[in-house]
Amino acid sequence: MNQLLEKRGLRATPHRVRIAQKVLQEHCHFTAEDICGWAGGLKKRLSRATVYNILNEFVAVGLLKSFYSSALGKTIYDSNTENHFHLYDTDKDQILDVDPSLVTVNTSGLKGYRIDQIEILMKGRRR
Amino acid sequence: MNQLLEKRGLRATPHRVRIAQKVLQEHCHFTAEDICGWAGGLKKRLSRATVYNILNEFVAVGLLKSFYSSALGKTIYDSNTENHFHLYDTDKDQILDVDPSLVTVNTSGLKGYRIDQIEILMKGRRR
DNA sequence: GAGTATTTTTAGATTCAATCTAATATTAAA
DNA sequence: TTTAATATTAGATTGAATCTAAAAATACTC
Repeated sequence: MNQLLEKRGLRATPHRVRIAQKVLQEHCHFTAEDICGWAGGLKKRLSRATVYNILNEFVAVGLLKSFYSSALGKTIYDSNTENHFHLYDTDKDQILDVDPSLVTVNTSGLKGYRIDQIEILMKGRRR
Repeated sequence: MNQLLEKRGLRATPHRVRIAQKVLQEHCHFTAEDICGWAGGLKKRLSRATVYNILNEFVAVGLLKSFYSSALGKTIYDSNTENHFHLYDTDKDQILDVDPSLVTVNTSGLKGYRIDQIEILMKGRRR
């Protein structure tokens, strides 16, 4: 975990390591408040500013992605940094990752523009 | 304009008519603050609460759509209520409508889910 | 019409996520 | 050490959006 951080140019401070362990071990979606509210097994709670600082650093160096969820009204951090799309399960009120291989998008009709990025949010539910 | 509102069950009050004229005549993107800041040729300026009330009523009855733009950090109201996608022109810092016929999406790989809605935001620029 | 009920509009307060500030603490470098 | 650079912090601030409770406008009944 320390090398992971340092490889990206971030000093492996206790706070950063702690959050990284919580958040980078497996793919998950979470909010900044989730981390603020999480004691993390330490005596002192992380300050809100620290949480936002660290999460946004992680985003800047590519350890996290973030996006704003209209449904939830806040920024969601996503430890899946691979290219993928999102499916909001309206039944479970939960955001799921969708492998891009399951969805094909063809933008070749869009002449005159160079598309750099495509964000797709689907809404649906189990059938 | 009055019938348009009443057909949707909204009384054609002067404020609603005024905003409808500003906003529903042709396809456009705008924020609530755009409307608040707009005098509208009237003596008294619209209160912020009224603007939000009316815009959200318009959304509720299908006269407008709205979506949150992460790039701009606020809710965008869209008088194009047809199914369409969005292209954020990173050069011009502007959101453009994309006719859905220009983009094909195939979600048939997503087995086990019924997709009710697809939102696509592309980022790009003129080539 | 007058009187009453309902709907709209309002200014200002409030909320809430997120950022900023400026001081303190920690770590690194000389 | 001493000094310089980086992290962390509590609390203030911002800004979009909503809420509140009162005033204004409109519709409805007799």
